[in-house]
Amino acid sequence: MEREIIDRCDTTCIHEEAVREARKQMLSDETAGFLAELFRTLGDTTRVKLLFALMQRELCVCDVTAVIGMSESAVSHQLRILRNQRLVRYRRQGKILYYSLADSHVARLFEQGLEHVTE
Amino acid sequence: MEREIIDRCDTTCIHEEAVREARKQMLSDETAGFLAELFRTLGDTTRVKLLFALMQRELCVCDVTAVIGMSESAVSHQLRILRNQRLVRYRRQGKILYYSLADSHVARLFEQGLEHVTE
DNA sequence: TTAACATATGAGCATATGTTCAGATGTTAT
DNA sequence: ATAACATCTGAACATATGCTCATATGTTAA
Repeated sequence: MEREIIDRCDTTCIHEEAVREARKQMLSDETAGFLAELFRTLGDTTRVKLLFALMQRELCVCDVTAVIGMSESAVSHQLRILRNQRLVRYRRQGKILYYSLADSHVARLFEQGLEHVTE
Repeated sequence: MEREIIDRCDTTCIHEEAVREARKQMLSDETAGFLAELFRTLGDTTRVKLLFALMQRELCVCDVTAVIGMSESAVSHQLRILRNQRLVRYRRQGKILYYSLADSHVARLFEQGLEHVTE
């Protein structure tokens, strides 16, 4: 087990204790993957704008295309991605779908992100 | 100006008022871009693990390769990306570089992200 | 049921991204 | 100065991603 750690390091393992600790506390592949997937979803200018618009009010797809100035198809594709990540939800009223944020996490993530970016 | 908004919508603009408001409050292209870039940087399993390891303690590059089980070259490339985004910093001690988190934003972003992912 | 509208979806294409490989750079010890 | 080590970097390649275009789906009104 410790050998395994050392074997992985092809040169010299400088701080075995730190490495052992870090490995013990490390996120599972699955969790790290989900987290990365979430951030990757937020990592696109179109989706950032889209989410930001929805942060203030609900909008139908047509509205969104007007707000962010993209084709309806592009917006629809992006909305699907956001839906899959459970970042947005929608309600239907007739043939119109109204999208809104699914929870408050996005707002908090944006806050933190903006703090980092603008400092 | 209002015409511009309406022109962009090739079908029917359903909620002109909402669209106008949303456009007024919208992030600038630049800010949205920076924000997206930040999240994109967090949107990779390797980098998530790397940052998570550094969240608890500083590590040298060799340690990191051992912790996350990737080649030294891959780790080095990723560290550069994180450096460029000012997410990590390093101090040199002899030939060894010790990396650590640049600020506390990552930790908060991870918190929020994990909450979303695990709920 | 048919036409019109709002939205969704699949395929295709161009670009972006992550890893590997080979070699470069910078630091310390000899 | 030279060798050894820790880390970095550029090029190359395979995969992932975002947009567009054409078409499909679902809803309402006629």
